[in-house]
Amino acid sequence: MRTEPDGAVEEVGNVLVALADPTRRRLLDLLAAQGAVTATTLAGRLPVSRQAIVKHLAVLDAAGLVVGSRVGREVRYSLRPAGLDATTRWMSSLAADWDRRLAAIKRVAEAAERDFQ
Amino acid sequence: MRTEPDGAVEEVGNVLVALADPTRRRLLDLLAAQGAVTATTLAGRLPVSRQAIVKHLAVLDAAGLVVGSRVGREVRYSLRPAGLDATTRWMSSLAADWDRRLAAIKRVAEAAERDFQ
DNA sequence: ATTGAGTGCAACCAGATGATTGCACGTCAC
DNA sequence: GTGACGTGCAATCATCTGGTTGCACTCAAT
Repeated sequence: MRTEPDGAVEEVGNVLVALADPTRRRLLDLLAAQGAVTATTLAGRLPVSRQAIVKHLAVLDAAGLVVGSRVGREVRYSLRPAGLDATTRWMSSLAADWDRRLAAIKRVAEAAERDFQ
Repeated sequence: MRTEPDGAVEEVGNVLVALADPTRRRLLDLLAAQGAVTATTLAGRLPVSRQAIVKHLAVLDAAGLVVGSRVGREVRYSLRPAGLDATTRWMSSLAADWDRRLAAIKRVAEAAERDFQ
């Protein structure tokens, strides 16, 4: 059974990779707090170079978590809340699935114990 | 404001790192499907060596997503559904937070536009 | 027109990571 | 006890990744 559109698996993978790095999570926090900000500004708030920030933003962009829009000579980045949706849903259904299976296994185990006695 | 117990941030980080790798996700799928399975068995289902599987299982274990229990000479691994809880909650509240902030920004923008005209 | 700020590109580097192989150590079965 | 199977440990390897620096380019402002 497939409930997600094609490519959703890859999309989720990209988001998980993006969120796996602590610097990128801090970056997202900063963007959540400050709105539309430039890479140079962000570099001022974190102990890494602007270029490192730019690379991280590229990863976040590839994951659909962030967009940059040009304003004159600068590029302002902001969050794309919808980018989290598919992954949040994936994780929730994963948890539900595990619980379901664990319950099934428990039932089987209890049934086996009953037969055994 | 802190709503999670201490160490929750690190815990979430571990889970995200664990889930970021596609082979580890496949491993979790196999465990969900087959229940308590040995590393050697899992190596038979995936195109990687047993040692690679063992390392992946170690990462999943460190993230609290999996436990192994010794049965004679073999070690059977199974899912730990609770390992997902904190991270699922983290992600949901992150999404909620983003939506909240985006709504606030939108309100400010509309107010500014009103003042402008 | 020149200056300065912000961006984009490329090369480079060290350490992490995913994966392999080889071998030694328990443990079950015959 | 001997052999076979499963595990654990260690060394090794190629690649990925997070980070740096240097330089060229664009655009705004004086």
